[in-house]
Amino acid sequence: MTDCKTQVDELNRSTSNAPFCEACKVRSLAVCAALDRSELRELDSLARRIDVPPKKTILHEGDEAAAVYSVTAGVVRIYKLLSQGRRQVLGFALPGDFIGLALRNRYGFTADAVDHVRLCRFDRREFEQLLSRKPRLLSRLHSMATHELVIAQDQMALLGRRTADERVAMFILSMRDRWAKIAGKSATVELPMTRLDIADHLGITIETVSRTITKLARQRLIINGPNAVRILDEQRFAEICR
Amino acid sequence: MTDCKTQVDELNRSTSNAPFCEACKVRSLAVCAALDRSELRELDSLARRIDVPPKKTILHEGDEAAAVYSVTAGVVRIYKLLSQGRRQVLGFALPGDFIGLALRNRYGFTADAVDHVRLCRFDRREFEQLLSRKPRLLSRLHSMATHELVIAQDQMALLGRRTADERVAMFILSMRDRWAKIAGKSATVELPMTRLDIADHLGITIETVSRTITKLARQRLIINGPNAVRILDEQRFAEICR
DNA sequence: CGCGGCCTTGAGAAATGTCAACTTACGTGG
DNA sequence: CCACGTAAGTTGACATTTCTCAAGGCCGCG
Repeated sequence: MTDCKTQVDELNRSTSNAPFCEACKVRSLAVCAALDRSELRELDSLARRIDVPPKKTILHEGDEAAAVYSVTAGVVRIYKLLSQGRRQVLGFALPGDFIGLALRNRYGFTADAVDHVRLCRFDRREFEQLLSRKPRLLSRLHSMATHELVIAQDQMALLGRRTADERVAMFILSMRDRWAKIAGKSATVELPMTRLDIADHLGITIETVSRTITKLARQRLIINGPNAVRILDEQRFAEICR
Repeated sequence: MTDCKTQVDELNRSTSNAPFCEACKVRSLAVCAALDRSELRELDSLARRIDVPPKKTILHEGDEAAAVYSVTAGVVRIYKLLSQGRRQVLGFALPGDFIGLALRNRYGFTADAVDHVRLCRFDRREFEQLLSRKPRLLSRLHSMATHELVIAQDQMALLGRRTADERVAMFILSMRDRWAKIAGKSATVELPMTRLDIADHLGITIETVSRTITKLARQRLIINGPNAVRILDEQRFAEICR
């Protein structure tokens, strides 16, 4: 089984010591893709690179929204807490993803690191000023927001009307496709988040996630490995998702 | 099924001499709020007023996205169809709402009229051209997209982690608040959509919606009327929603 | 080696779904 | 203006999926 996480780390190793966006390996995926060299330099001067260890909180629901972030390595879990310990994981931010698209004055969700995460942090005020001076950056941000909205709509359909089997299969497939854009296509899908994270994302329980994955494995659709699954039967797998 | 497109075009002709944007009652709520008088005139020249009778389709999932719309009167239901007759209602567009924020080349959802609907239709190409010339319009559209995203995230939490009682109560409250912005605050909440629409929006069945509303009425939290409910106990009602 | 976190599995419970009957509201045509 | 037909809404009885609670297994780490 190939280790996607390692791959991503390698991609970013160059970034860790190179302060400039120009060397960033996820640039073409991130907000930054909209900018030319001089603009990139400008954005660069606003960015602060941050390392976040596993499980550490990046930002907290209800706090004043002082910064926005672009993920350059690792996986971030984004969630809302409800009464009685209920939690909804809205999604997972992967390298290239932007955190802070759906912004008001206060954060509407909590974000914390699943594994070791590397971020570019932007002061919100500064970022918004840059935004007002760079229409192409605004346009890029808008198209990212639009994309997020499309994904959110798919997720609503999943949460509202899909069976547990469909939910789990669709989640695995969507993670496969997202990793493919970052690190290339692979039948092995890294799942660095816990079963509880997945459950809270899919609106089911940890036990149901576990049983469903076991069931998919018994049907020889996947192999269940540590922090990953391998898709064996593309075809039948895709059928579950329609 | 009849050819909706033809019918809509006919209706459009018959209402082409509708009043200018300046007289529009929902202008301050809609995209148009970002524009000054001369810009408004420009937008006006792109807009075609359209009347849509109840149940008629405005746009269809999978079709080429040729136009975007601003709702000026009535209620639009926006949904995705899944296999086996399952449906997820993503939301209801009220006067002032924009249809086509989450846009790719093809529509990602179907939209049709709940009651009698009036729209401003914009050719997508023309609208996008205007957008590239009017940064404030883009900025306004982006903030509307951001707002949609926040709402979508709340809806995910609702669909993923809320009980049927909470879902129904939250829906009624959200409709109350949305109508308040359009027509002023009132304890009576108009619900022009059917129980099936509500059920498919909340990820439950029509029977569960019905039972839950009956239950809320028995508890004297609401009065259940035709196409509306009246909220009797703000306090206890709000408590269910936290 | 043993501890703790995470995952899996099983058995019974609960919420919601399904199916079916019945009521109500409403518009049409006699 | 009434009678009828249809669509929408309500209610009840029973089915099913998923949840809850509980026990045990696996694995990395001190």
